[in-house]
Amino acid sequence: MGRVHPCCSEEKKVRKGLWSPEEDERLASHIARFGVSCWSSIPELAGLQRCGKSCRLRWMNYLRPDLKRGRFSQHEEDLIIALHKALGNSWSQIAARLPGRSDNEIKNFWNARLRKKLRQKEPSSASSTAGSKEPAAIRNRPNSAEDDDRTKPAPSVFTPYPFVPSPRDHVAAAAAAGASGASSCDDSSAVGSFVAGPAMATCPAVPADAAADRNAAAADSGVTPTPSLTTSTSACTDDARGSCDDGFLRAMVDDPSFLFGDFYLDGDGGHHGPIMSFWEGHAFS
DNA sequence: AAGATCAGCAACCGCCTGACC
DNA sequence: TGGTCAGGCGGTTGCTGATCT
Repeated sequence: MGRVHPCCSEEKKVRKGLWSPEEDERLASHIARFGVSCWSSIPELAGLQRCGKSCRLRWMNYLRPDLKRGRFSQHEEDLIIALHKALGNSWSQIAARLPGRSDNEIKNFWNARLRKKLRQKEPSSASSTAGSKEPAAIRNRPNSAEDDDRTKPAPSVFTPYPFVPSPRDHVAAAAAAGASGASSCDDSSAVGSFVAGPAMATCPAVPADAAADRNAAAADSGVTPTPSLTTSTSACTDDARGSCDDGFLRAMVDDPSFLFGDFYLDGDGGHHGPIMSFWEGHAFS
């Protein structure tokens, strides 16, 4: 309890605070070349004066090549609200269902914007002027996501990020499906193997055109292309996007067991793609 | 122009869990 | 079977830049 990690102890001189570009470069190139086998050994191997936890955090939240960064789209925002309603503060589980977003990013987004937003929508304050009560500092902000999310398209570059269940997801999924899943060892290796691509084998179905884009992008970066799976259990079309999302989100919130499955936003930052459970994904791989 | 305020974000901290011995 | 270790997670803090007064 509260044990200090050996790698973070005072005895070893470890740097703290913001990462320098050089440190980023060292870490990224090391992981690109060797992957991740053991975080605690990475600082030494990469020539960094950081603790393993810090390296992991930096990689997961910032350096990972599949992070899309940039503003959250309206659909992502809706999804986060729905998922939070169903899952609570399980940021990692929410992040697992939002490709290209880290749990930290989602957590920050929630704490900074959505919680406030939802509070404003509550009956007491919803009485009319929640918006007008907002400080001018917020109202006038030109880059207010409130405006941008609806007008700006989400980042067009989107590298596929397969849903790699966390150990806790495995437990939950196994409990729900009565199946034996991959061990947690697979998870740790998945982080490192992401660069090389094998984890893609568990990637669920994606729309054919999106898959083609992703594969092209993957080919550019030398990553093994995602297997093209076109099976879809969603009847959603671009035309029916709005109503489809409504029903989709409602179903998701109404039926928490639904969340043991998986779903994706497509690469255009738009609507969700097909739904396919992690286990189905395994069946296809 | 300068200080105050605020939002966004990166990173740290403490704790929990599973694997290993 | 219990202890130790490492990975992972959620909560929180502190810094930075933008905006307002």
